[in-house]
Parts: sequence; C-alpha cells; structure tokens
Amino acid sequence: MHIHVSMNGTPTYESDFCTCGVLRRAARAATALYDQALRPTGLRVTQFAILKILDRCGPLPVTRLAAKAALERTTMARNLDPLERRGLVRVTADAADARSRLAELTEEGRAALAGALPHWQRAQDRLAQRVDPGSVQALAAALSAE
Amino acid sequence: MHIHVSMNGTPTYESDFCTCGVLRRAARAATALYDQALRPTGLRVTQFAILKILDRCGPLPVTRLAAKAALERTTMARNLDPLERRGLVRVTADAADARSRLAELTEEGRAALAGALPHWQRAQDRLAQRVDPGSVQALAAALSAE
DNA sequence: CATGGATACGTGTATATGCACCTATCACTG
DNA sequence: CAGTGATAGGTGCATATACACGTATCCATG
Repeated sequence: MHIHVSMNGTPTYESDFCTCGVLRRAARAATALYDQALRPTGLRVTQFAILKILDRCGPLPVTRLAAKAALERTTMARNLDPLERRGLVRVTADAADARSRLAELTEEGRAALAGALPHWQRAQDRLAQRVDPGSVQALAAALSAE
Repeated sequence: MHIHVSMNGTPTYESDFCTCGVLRRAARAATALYDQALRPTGLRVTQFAILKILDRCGPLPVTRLAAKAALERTTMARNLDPLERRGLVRVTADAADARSRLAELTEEGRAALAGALPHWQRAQDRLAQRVDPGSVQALAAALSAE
C-alpha cells in the first residue's frame, strides 16, 4: 500500500499514486468480474447497464439516455450500435421532434435482460462481498456532483 | 440517491443499481477531471500513469509493465504505441532474452513527465477535495486481491 | 414569417480495453 | 541434444470512450 508516516504520526498515502489510475484500475477489475459472470449471456456489463436503463425508463432520446448513464452523448450513440445489430434495442424517429431519435428495448432485448439478471446478480453479490456498494455509490456521487 | 428504507429501518441502496456501472461512472468522471488538467501537456492520465511507472522502475519488459499497471498485456502493448510514436518511450530488444522487449523512458519522456507533474498534482488535489484517496486505494486493493 | 440561438444528432479520428489465437524463445528433462 | 511445457510477444477483432466539427431541426422574437 506504500503508506508513509509523516513527522506528526499521521499516515499519508504515497503521493506517487495517481488516485485516478487507482480508480480506473478498480473499475477494470469490477468490469472483468461482471463480464465474466455475464459471458454466457453474450452481454457486457456496459450493454447490460444500457438495457437496464431502457427497461426502467422506457423509450428515451439518445441524449437523455446518455445523461442517465453519465456517458458522453456520442459514446452512448456508438454503444447502442452492437445492441441494435443484435436486435436488442430499436432506435426510431421521434414523431414529436424530427431531431430526436428514440431508443427502446425490443422484445428480444427484454428477454436478454431477463436472462442476464441472475448472472448479473451473482456478480453484484460477489462484488458486495469485497466492497461496500454504498461507499461506491457515495464515491460516484461525490465525483458526479456538478 | 434512490435510497430505500426497508421494514426494519435499515437504509438499503436501490438494488437496481449496478455497482460496477457506478464504479465505471466514477472512473469516467475522474478521468475527465485529470484529462482536462493534463490537456496543456498533450498527455492523458493513462499515458501519464505509464510514464510514471517507467520513471519509478526503469526499463521493464512489456508484460511486467502491464502487471504493474494491472492492465491486460496486449492493452499495455497498444497503449505504448502513441507514446512511442511521440518519442516519449522507447521499446528495445532485451539482450538477455530474445522473447522480451524492454520499454523505457526517453529523455523527452522524462521531460514530458516532469512538465506534466504540476498539472497532474492539481487534478490530484482537486479530486482529493471530493473523495478520500485512501478509501479509493482501499477499494482498489479489495478488488485486486488475488 | 424570417432569423438566430439552442438543441439533437452523426461522423472522423484517436485512444483504451480485453479476448482468441498464433509464433518465437527459453528452460528443463529424459 | 531432442522434445516439451512455460513464457514473452504480436495480430485480428470487437467494444468503449470522448473530442472536434458539421448538419438538421426547433423555438422564440422581432
């Protein structure tokens, strides 16, 4: 852990460590754990997350979907591609606004999500054994604040 | 925060939330913060991290470098490409083992790292105002354990 | 109704990430 | 020393991520 102890006895963390790098590493480790659990379903955790949002919220314009996932708009647009190609998501024109395109779950998408849920839950449980989900949420909240 | 309160009064976090997704989101937010701070240097936080390791450890075979960064071997190999193209890192044959290729910092790389340090430190400080670096380290440690 | 700012989106480019599969080299062992 | 398992790398492929820049549409206002 490279913990140093300063003059006054307060332990300080090695300033060498890039906190961002450490956080990215944690995210990679968690991603690997989930992706392995989801492997039988052919979904990745990123894709699962998108399906989950669409399931909870119903059809959404791409930009709003991106906002819900805290993803860059164009990133979300591209992340929809593989899902659309596999027929899990459908993107259609918005009748009310010609600029907007609505993303929505197909029946196959709903089925894929349902099938993936148990696998996801297993990963979720295994992660919870290692870290407190609440503290992860708090972390993300502190970072996302405006 | 979507906090629910169960029968017995214990607050439980919305099980709907994918802890992995939340963690990935936090990593994206931190990355954006660092990348913006590093922008004047033309480095990204991922690249900075690699330079930092090479600076601390000296020349390393790609596989060992990847292990230090907790990155997949082939990912590290590819992440070296832009650094090599810009002349910040040099990859040479290992005289002692024809299979191995050593990655090392060039003079330009050392200079780039030195120039980036203040910007990185600013991001590091700004992040520390929002979250406890120690808790992030603990999180990563819990996730990386075996 | 013309127009200008705001909004929704797409594309090009570059990096980041990891899996599957392949080759080359090394070190050990019979 | 031949053979074999372990080790170091490389490539193809697919997805994930975001910035810069451009286009289409909407809406408020003059």
